[in-house]
Amino acid sequence: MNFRQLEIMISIVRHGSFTGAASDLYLTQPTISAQVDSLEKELGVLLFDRQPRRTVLTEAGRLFYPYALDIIELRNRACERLKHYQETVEGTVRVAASSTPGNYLLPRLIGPFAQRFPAVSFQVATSSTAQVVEAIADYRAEVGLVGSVPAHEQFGCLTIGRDRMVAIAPPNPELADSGQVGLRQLTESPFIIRRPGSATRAVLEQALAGVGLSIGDLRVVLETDSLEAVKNSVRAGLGISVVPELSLRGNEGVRRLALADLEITREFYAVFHRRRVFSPAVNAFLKYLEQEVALR
Amino acid sequence: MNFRQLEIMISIVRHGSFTGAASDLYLTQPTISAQVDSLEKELGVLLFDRQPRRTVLTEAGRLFYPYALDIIELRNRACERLKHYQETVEGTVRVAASSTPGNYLLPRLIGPFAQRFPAVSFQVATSSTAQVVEAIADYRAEVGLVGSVPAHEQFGCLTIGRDRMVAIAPPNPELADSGQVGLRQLTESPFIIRRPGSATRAVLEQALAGVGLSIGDLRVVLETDSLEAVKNSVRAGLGISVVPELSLRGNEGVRRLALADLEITREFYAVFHRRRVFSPAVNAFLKYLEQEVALR
DNA sequence: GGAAACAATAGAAGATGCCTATGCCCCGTT
DNA sequence: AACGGGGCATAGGCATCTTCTATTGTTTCC
Repeated sequence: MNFRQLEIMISIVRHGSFTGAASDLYLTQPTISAQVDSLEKELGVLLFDRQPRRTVLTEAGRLFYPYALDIIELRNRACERLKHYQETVEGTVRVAASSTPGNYLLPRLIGPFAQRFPAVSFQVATSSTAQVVEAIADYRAEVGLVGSVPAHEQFGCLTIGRDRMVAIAPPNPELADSGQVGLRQLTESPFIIRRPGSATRAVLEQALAGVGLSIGDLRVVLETDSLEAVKNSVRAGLGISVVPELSLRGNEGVRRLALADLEITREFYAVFHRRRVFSPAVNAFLKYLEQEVALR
Repeated sequence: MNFRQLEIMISIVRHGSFTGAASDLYLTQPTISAQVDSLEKELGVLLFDRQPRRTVLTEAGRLFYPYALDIIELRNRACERLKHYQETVEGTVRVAASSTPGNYLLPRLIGPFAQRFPAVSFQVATSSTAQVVEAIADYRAEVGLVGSVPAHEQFGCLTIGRDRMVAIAPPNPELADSGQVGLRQLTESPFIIRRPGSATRAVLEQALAGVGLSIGDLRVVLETDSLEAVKNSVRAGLGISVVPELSLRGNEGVRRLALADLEITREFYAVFHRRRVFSPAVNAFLKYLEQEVALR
């Protein structure tokens, strides 16, 4: 049994003759005969009663006919569904992001994209960089936003943003009143810091190591998960901190100071499975990132 | 797209690999690759994501997969339905019969058949011989029971019964008291007759013509559609009549008399479309008629 | 570095689909 | 009664498709 045979059967029923079906389907009458024969032989029943002057369904044919209609209908719907799928950019893009790019970078990226593709929605899961990479590897997300390039060759990678770390201090100039923060203030002022595991903290540690310092040299008064909590604590006068400039939209009620002896910049990357087959929505988003966001 | 490709797709999903599907379907792995390739090319989307160590559906594949399942399921059900159809003798046999065979012969025929094939039911339409033949020709009935052989070559024909016409008279021997009815009583006694169009009447007319008589020579006191009415009228003493012996099950409250100068016998026939394709139920009934009922 | 697992590719043999040409049958016409 | 036309079946040939074997390429695991 094949689809062509079912189409032939349907056309015969509609036209009432083999000859009519042949011209309808741009086939010859012997082809129709052969296909019907073959189908009847396979099914073990006669489907058509070849009377002179008219060809009608047998009882078995009447039994089989609705199945033929349904099967062809289903096939056509399946094709339509796939055609629609590849022609329309819609659906969900699952993004796994570490906290800084997820919270501060992604929202700005989604805006212009969403305007062009309003039918695409995003699901964002914020987690550590390692978990982001794992989510990409395990197909739990299509796009990952992280602050470091994953080592593995299987991942594609786009640089989608650059950020500088800045020092922030409480609004009253009790601490760090010079418009910049030097290494001295950094080690002597009360310091608020993210907890280990965050990329922000890792970057800071790395930069400190570059000038011969470590976290142990800081006067840490608060260690917290949340970057927002860091900023709020600084605003409340608890101490100073070093945060991604990206996370400071307005003045946030803190004084923003340059880091005098330390230039800490980092890049953010969109990572994705290099060989994975993506939906049109994901492809559109990656293309957007590559063509209109990516640096270099 | 063909059924084989859908089966291959389903098997790949179930086994998680091309190789697994190949051994499952008794094909080789290159065949699987080629078929998947061909299907993907036709649909214009990739259905499988060939990752090392695992082959999984793409989003498009997940969209298409339920259709594939449904189509295969539907095809299997269609085959099952036809297999069941041809293996089981059940359903309806539509019989068109003229009145005598329909009323008196058919019930005896159906009995033994129904015992063997309890799932077969009968729909009987009683009408004139001409209408019976028309019903067979127009596929409104599969089997016709008539008292004369239809001329056309397209009809098959089985002799399924033989009948003699007998005279009947009222129980009181006022009329026809001799145990037989001669031509004299036939023309002189009050006579009850079926209306024109019935085969019983046609046979009678033909027999009378054979001895140089016609209906006009009879003293007709009642002309009726119904053979039962004829018999009831005779029982009531209205007159005598000539009826098929077949229609007299018991004594019916009338005296059954031989026809002295007239031997009227006739045969009943089952007719059917010679080239029509019948259901197993009809085939079984025709076979039964041919092998266990038919004369000669 | 090598073996194992899995998919892709190449080339050949067989099956299938479709064609043209022709035959058969029934029916209506002359 | 012979003829012609409509409709399906049959026969033979060609192109395509399907499937095979053999091999290559890639990734992963030991």
